[in-house]
Amino acid sequence: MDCEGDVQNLLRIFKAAADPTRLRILRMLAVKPLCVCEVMSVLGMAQSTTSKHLRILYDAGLIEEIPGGVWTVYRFVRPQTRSVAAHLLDLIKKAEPTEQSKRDEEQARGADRERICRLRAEKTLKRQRRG
Amino acid sequence: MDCEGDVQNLLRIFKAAADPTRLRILRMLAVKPLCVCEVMSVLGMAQSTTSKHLRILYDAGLIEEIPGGVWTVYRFVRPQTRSVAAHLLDLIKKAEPTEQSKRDEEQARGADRERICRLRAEKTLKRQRRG
DNA sequence: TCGTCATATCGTCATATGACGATATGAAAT
DNA sequence: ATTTCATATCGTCATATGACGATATGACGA
Repeated sequence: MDCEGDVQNLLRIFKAAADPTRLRILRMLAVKPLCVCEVMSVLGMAQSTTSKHLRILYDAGLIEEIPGGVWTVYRFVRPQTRSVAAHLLDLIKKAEPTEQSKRDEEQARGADRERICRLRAEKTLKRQRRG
Repeated sequence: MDCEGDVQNLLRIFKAAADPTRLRILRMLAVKPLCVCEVMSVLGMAQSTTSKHLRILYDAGLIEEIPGGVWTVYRFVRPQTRSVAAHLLDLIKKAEPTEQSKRDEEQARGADRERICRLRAEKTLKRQRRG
């Protein structure tokens, strides 16, 4: 992960940003830092899928992990340096939202990790009783 | 191609930039405007492949066509507005070159469309005599 | 008008990517 | 220690993408 501004890294960053789901995630994180279960909930996708996308964004250096206690929270990298990531995130934040984006952002704002995980735990329980 | 700064367009731009071959092309065009046969020659790829990549970059609004006479020349869009494209091209130009990039840029600098097309015509002739 | 040239598009194929469910990991609580 | 929880990774599958050669297009010259 050396040489933040070289062509290889640029490519990794563009690839990370060039996916509709990951753009959704980045715009959600522009609202506030979120844990995996919150992102998952807003996307309406599987936990494994969500986790993988977050990892790709992380590997590209666009977001960072805060491993605080129970939940792993993800947020935009600090725009400390005038890095490629910082410029890119700036562009993403400034883009006109689609209807999808608007819904995502509202859901992100109101996301409540405790409630999300409680609901999910209940579902899992029911499935286990059946199976 | 409305609303240059919306999320949809951003996605199209990122997708266009998120390919190693297209990054190579963009950096070549940073050296000077080039026609399809010159780009093809530097890439060492088929003409159809080259043309398709240029079209993708064009559709994303990153490069423009100058349909002058025999050869269609492509170049970076004029950075007239502080557009997404302008920012992106700026990042691409500033990135540290790889070995590949360096070779590409040198070849681009010395590209001679007349010679390239003459050589290609000769090859085609030979093949036709054989077939 | 009929080639000839550069470029664009089409059809096909192999690989890359993103979705999922199942399972592994790792930390906190019992 | 064992269970429980959130998250990460694995294996599989369908679709997307990028490569090619063959062919269509469109403009300039003979």
